[in-house]
Amino acid sequence: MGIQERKGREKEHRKEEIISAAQKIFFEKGLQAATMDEIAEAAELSKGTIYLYYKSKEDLYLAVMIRGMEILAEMFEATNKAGEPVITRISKLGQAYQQFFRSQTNYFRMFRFFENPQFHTQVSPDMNTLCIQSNQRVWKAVIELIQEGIDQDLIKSELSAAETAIILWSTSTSLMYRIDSQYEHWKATMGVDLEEVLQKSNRLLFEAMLTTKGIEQNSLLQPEPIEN
Amino acid sequence: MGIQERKGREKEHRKEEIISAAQKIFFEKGLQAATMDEIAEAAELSKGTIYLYYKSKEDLYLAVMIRGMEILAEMFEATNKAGEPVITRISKLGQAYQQFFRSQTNYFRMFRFFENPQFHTQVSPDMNTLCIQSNQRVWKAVIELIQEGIDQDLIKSELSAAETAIILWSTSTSLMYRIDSQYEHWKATMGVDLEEVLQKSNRLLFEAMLTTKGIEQNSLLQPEPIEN
DNA sequence: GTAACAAATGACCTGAAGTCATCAAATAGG
DNA sequence: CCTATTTGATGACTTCAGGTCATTTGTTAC
Repeated sequence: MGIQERKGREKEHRKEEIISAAQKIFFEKGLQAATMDEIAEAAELSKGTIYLYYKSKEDLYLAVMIRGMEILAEMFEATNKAGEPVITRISKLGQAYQQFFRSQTNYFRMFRFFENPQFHTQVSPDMNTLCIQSNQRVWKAVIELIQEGIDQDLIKSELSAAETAIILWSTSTSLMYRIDSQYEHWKATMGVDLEEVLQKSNRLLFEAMLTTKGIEQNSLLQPEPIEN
Repeated sequence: MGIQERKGREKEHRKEEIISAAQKIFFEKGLQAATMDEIAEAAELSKGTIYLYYKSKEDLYLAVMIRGMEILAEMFEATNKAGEPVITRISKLGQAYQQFFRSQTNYFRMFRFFENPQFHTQVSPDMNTLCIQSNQRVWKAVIELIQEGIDQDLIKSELSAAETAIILWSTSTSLMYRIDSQYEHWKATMGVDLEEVLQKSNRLLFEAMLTTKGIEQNSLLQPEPIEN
């Protein structure tokens, strides 16, 4: 029954079109200010049709966010495939995350909502599962790489790979959020350049987590520090 | 004119009563799910009266959040007044923040909204100013203490006091958010105990930031590590 | 005792999320 | 090819919550 398959494809295609329209509006206005009527208009569909494909505004928001997570996952997986030394790949992963933050800021901002427990109560279980899967794909790339580093005695083993990953991720992410929303405020009131803080914090944590061997290899492979 | 003063006091008192009612509802339901009608009922006032005292739901939310910030600021300032060695006070400040997180979780959760740029667009400039002031009181306590540490050669001076404070704060805060919202998830899917991660991350960062002299004093003053 | 002012009220307005009876199009069957 | 049935799309409508304002109630001043 080729018709069933075609219909399935068309349905997927329609869903993607709706996501694209929603993305445009959400990027422009954010979750709150965006309206389903606007999204429907951007998708050139009626509001009722949107609700045929997505259960709620929040579900649709997450569908857009998942796109962002997939992009990030692909960036991370790409750095892992490059066949370079572990220490270089770790460093490049960090750079990739920063690059994501800068080139895909709109997606990056959406991640914040996924971390808000209040938000999750408004989302369908199905969409939640999809998000978690997508999220795990990102974490998997990070944790596996760090595990390699531990196995090769480049990263200290006092913390597990997952623990190390969480600390690195959390620190970077929260500083990026801050850069995104408060850069000017910190510059003006405290004279602090949050961009520098991010670089310094990365270096500090990186060095605190590397073994002697790791530090050695790092300095060999990266005579020019990243931050300049 | 004693009447003017009494009226002023009564107005302030009324405002506090409204905040208390709002707090109850916001704590129970969160920003989104709480309604102004509920808050009005809890305050035993009509909805119109609430709007006489606060411009919007978001303003009222921030008014409650400021209470939380004042509590935290007082906790921080109290540790600074104790007349103990700097290194002890730094350690106690970290403990105070964790204690705030655990005993005032509802307030802690509200802080998240203050960091959301989307949220700020819905808030009156006046309330925003109040928040920033309150927020700065907290930062002031942290930064001044770290500056003392730098001056006494206990904390490395490669980072400024403000920079050090931001890194410590951001890392702790983001891990606490994660504990609050995803503790079970990490335990179940990765076998990671986020509580331990927080302790380990604090120790790691602390040690990365202390000078040799600082580490020495720390081990002298705190033979029993905090985390056990 | 009453005029002027301030505080409080709740019916009302507005806008947006979400629904559903109705309509249109595609498919299947004769 | 034409009709019956199922699937997809629609937008007027319902509901609900934030915010407003004409009116009422209470307080102060003279």
